[in-house]
Amino acid sequence: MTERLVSMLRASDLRVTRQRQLVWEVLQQSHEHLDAEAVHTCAKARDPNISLATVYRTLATLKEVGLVEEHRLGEEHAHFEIVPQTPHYHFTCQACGCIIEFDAPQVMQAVRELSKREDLLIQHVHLFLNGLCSQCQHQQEG
Amino acid sequence: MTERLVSMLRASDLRVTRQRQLVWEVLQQSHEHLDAEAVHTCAKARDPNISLATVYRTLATLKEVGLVEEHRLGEEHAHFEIVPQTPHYHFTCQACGCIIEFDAPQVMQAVRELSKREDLLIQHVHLFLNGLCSQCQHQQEG
DNA sequence: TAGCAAATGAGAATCATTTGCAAAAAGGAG
DNA sequence: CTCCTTTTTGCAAATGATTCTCATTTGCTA
Repeated sequence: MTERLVSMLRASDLRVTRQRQLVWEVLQQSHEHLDAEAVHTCAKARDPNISLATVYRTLATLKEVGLVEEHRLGEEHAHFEIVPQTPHYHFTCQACGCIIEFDAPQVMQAVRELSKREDLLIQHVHLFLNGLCSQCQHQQEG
Repeated sequence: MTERLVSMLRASDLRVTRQRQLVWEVLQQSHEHLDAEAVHTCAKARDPNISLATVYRTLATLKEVGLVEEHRLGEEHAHFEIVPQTPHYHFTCQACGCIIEFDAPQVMQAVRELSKREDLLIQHVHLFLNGLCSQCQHQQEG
């Protein structure tokens, strides 16, 4: 599990620290999309001394190394997840905040066409939808 | 030009103020994607007293009323633009920061399929790509 | 035109994130 | 295993973006 982390860090001449492993494990064990604060909270359960600054630094590092993705799902703060095998996108319900992940091959196809047409090197593709989920649509009371 | 603003504000029982008109005109006259600071700067050229807080408030209002869209193009701060007739998406170059707008009908098609399959009410669709634009790819020097 | 609620300006406050710096820890060499 | 150099960390202060507070001003309706 942690091999992927170790090899990616080594490949970039970065040290394998307890904190980096911890953040990585937190992200692996949670299949949700955590924000930095939530990662910090989970990490503190196992290392009460880990600081929020380190969490931010680590998330940035993991992102640079290509292990983690950052999403701006609401408007507010960022959420993080381990880079998935198959790319996927996100829908967020504005009422209950639930997140639905989905894939749609047409999107990558469209991106490929654009990238060829405009000669762009595409590094990240973020598709983010919001609106109301099934449940929240059907319970319109206050 | 300003009719659209006036009717939308009236429809929501909001007042038509000098500041709201000014922000609206700034957005119309600039075909770029301005951030709040930039809108403020432009607006101050015509009303030196307009405050940044009012710009933020006005952008939020215009967004609620459906006249303006907010985008998180980089990671940092928000950019705003008048809701376009035809929906479109954004590519940002990580090197030079240029923004390319594009459309791709496949995206809306994919979104429609998802929304039907999962019974979602979709309100906003954000597709955001980043990477390197043609120019920046081909000038790899420091 | 008067009166009231909504909107503004200015600055303080808040939230998320970053940074500076001294102390702690990782990893290579001996 | 220990030493040394360099990277990381923790903490707290700094920053940047955005929001809020509140006294004052301004739209709009009667």
